[in-house]
Amino acid sequence: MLRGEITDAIRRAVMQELAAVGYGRLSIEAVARRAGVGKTAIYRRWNSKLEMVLEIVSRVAGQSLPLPDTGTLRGDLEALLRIVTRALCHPLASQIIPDLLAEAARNPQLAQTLQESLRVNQRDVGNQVIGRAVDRGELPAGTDPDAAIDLIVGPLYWRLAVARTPLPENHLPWMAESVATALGAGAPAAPGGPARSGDDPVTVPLPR
Amino acid sequence: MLRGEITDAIRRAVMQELAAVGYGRLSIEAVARRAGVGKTAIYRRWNSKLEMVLEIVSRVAGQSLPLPDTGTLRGDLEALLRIVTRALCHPLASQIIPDLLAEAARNPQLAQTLQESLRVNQRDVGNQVIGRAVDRGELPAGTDPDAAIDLIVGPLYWRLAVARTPLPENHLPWMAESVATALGAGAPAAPGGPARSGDDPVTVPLPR
DNA sequence: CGACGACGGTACGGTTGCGTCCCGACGTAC
DNA sequence: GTACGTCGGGACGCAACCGTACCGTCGTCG
Repeated sequence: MLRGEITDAIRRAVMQELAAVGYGRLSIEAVARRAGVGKTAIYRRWNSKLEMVLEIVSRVAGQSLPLPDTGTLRGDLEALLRIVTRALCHPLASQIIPDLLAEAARNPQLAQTLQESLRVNQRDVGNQVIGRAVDRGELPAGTDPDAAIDLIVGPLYWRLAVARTPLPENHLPWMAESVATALGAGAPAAPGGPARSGDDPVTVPLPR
Repeated sequence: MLRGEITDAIRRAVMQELAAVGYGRLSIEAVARRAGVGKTAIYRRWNSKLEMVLEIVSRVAGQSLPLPDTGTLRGDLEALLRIVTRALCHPLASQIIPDLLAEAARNPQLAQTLQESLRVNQRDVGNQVIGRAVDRGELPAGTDPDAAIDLIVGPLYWRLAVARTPLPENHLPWMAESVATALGAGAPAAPGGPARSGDDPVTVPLPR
C-alpha cells in the first residue's frame, strides 16, 4: 500500500530535477534528496530511471487539451496558439520539453512514449482544426494537416523554446492571421492544395 | 607546439560524443577514448569540459553561410530553407543542435556562445532577405524581421528537429510560397503591412 | 645528433551515482 | 495489541569520471 503523497512528492521532484539538470544527468539520488525521500521509496515504485521518467512524463503529457470550436479558422488558430504559448511559457515545461525532445533523438523508447502521449494528441487537434476549416470552406480540400501543424506550432516553438525571445504584444493574433493566410494560399497555380489532394500517394509517404 | 592533427581528432570526437550522449553526459574520458588520445592531450588544450565544448561548437557554428540573391523573395526563401534543411538533416547536427539548445536554457555561458555564433549570423541573413524583399516592393515596409525569421525557420525546425518527420517531395517550394504569402498578408484589413507600417510603434516593442 | 616537448598510457585519490540490503520508527488494518 | 508493510536513513560493493602526476616513447626542431 504505497502512500500517494510520497508518490506525488517524487513525481514533483522528478519534474523539477528534469528541468534543473536534464534527463541526461538526472540521478535517482538527487530525486530522492529533493523529494525528501529514501531511495528505497523510489525503487519500490519503478525499476529504473528510464521507466520512472517514462511513466511520469507520459502521465503529464497525456492530458488532453480541450480545444473550443470558435467558429472561425482564425479564432481556432488563435486559441490553439494561446494554449501552446501558455504551455511553453511554463518555467518547468520550457526546460523539460526541449530537453526530452533532444534526448528522444537518441533514445527510441523515450521517443515512442513522447510520440504516443504528445504527438497523437496534437495531431488530433490539428486534424480537427483543419477539418473544420475545410468544412467551412475556409481552406481548400487538399490541405495537408501535417504541414499545417508545422506552420502553426513551428514558429511559436522556435520563438519560445529555441530563441527564447518574448512575444510582442498582439503577436498571437498576427500569427494566427499569417498562418491562416499561408494555409489558404498553399497552392500557387494548380488547384487542389499543397499535397496535391490524393492523386499522388508518393508525395505523402511519411515513413514511420 | 601542439599537433594540429591531434586537435582535429579531439574536435571530431567531441562532436561525435555530443551527438551520441549529449552535453549533459559528455565525459572527457569518453572523448579521449574515441579520439584515440590520452586525457593529457585534452587537458593540455582546454581547462574544462565547458570551455572545450564552447570553443569547438562556436568554431563550427560560426561559419557564415553564403546566401545568394536570387532576385525574388520566393527564390531567396527557398534557397534559405534548402540551406537550413541541409544543415538539420546532417546526422551529427540534428542530434547536437537540439541538445545544445536545450542545455543552453540552463547554462547561461553556453547560451551566450550559441547566441553570438548562431543567432547573430542567422539574424543578419533574415534581415538581408527581408530587407531586399522590402526594397523590391514584395513586402510592406513595416515587416518585422524577427517575426519573419520565426515564420521561415520555425516550421522547418519543428518538422526536422522536433517531430523528425521526413519532408514530402516538393515541400520546400510550397513552404517558401506559404511563408511569402503569410509575410505579405499580415494586415487583416487595412493596407500597410503586418506591423501597421510605422503608425503604431507599440505594436513592435521586442524587449531585448 | 642532442635536447626539448608533446605523445599515449597508467595510476592516483576523491567524488558521485548505481542498485541492494538492513535497520528502527511509525501507522494502519485486523 | 499484534502483525504487516511502508517510511527515512544509512551502508554496502561496484563502477565511472574527475583532474593531476608520472612514466617511457617518439618526432621534430636547431
